[in-house]
Amino acid sequence: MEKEMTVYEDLKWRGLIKDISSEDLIEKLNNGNLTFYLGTDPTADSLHIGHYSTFLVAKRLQKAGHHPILLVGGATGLVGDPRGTGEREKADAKVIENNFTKLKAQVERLFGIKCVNNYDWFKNVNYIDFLRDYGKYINVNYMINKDLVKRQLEIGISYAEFSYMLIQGVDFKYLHDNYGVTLQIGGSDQWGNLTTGIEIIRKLTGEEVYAFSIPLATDSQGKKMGKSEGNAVWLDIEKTSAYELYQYLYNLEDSMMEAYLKRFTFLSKSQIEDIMKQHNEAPEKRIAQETLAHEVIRDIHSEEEYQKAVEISRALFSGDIKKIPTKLIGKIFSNVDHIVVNKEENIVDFLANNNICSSKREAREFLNSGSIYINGDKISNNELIVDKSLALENKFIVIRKGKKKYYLGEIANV
RNA sequence: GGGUAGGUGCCCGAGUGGCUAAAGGGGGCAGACUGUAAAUCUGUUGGCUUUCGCCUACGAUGGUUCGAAUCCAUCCCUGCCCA
Repeated sequence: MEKEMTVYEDLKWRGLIKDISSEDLIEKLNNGNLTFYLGTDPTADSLHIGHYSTFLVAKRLQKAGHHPILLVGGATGLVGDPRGTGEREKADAKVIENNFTKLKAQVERLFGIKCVNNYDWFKNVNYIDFLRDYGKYINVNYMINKDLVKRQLEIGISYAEFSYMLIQGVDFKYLHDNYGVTLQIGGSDQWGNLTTGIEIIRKLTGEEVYAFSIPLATDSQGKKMGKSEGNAVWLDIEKTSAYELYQYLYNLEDSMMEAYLKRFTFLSKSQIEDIMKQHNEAPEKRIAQETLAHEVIRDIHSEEEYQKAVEISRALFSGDIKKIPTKLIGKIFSNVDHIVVNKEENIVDFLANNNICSSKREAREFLNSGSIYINGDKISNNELIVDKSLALENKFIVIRKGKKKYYLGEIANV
């Protein structure tokens, strides 16, 4: 029997704690019953895989008897947080509102976490009152010395973005007063914002509240993870299908597997050690990737979606499209882009017109380099005519671009 | 307000009248190799065109010129310094 780890030890072991505001917090984490929050800005209508591990931390704490609240920054999203790489575009209020609605639904479904919007308490705040009640208590020198601000000072930062951390600090105060929140967690890039909240509460009420930051999930190069073929990997199945998510996870590099299993799954220490042992004996079997994909897809979507993704992957990578029963094709490719084939068209035009390639020039380039497949056969003939004669059982044309990108052409009944 | 340095393709950045669709790097995409991995190597990276060529593009708008990313004017934006 392995010795049971405390909540804190478990988080630490999983590599989910970077900075901690006070040693006192460790004891409180282990004892449970804290109300805490984490925040995200509604810059998109879904969370992506980069957010996922942070939200899982909330879930882990919830399992340990704490009470999570998600703050979606309807107000802060309108302002924009400094990234250290330049001023953000001004966000559209309508978009922000729509994003909020979708995020709320997603988080409630996925994590069962209560969701609040800081716009609700900021929309009626008077500017002068804001400066008197909060601005007075925070020194500019303190704000300037925050890492993100410091970095962006060199390239220019607007007053709005500079004020962001103050708004976020006030959020903490509001949630502290109204919901009894005493802990905020967030990505390590948010550390400056987390501590500002602590500072504001300490100055205004004399009470001590806490924060800890979670290291951002990265690949072995230290780059933020979460991009696949240039697109973010979303948690919304409409935006990233279970198959795509499976492929993303399945293709992650070996060297990060242990870290990812710790971070993205609820598997225990001994289970993970066991998987890694098997994995390292035969890395080409990708046992760790398979486990990761299974755990994550089951948690985000469902066991059925996971099974479906495996089935599709098997069919596609066993090579021969023609061997897949036609009646399965429609199902397997239900999540890829569909193309209606209702006329005869030259292959180059076909690829460009259906956005498979961004231009005819690119279409020719791909044909010449052998990256276009139709029904599993490599196409190198620029003159090929695409029409229903290519279709499997007069119904489907499966187009593949590159190694993994598929499109399904359906013959229209004319 | 004054002075000064800038704003170049997805990003960084070179380019000071024709040889510039614009060096170099990063990123992206594709190919080879492999385990559908990582690393590496190769190709490609504004659009149309098989080629010739044409169109669009160096903050914005005008202007000078046979010809402008490059010169001039006005405006917008940013850094730094002074007040």
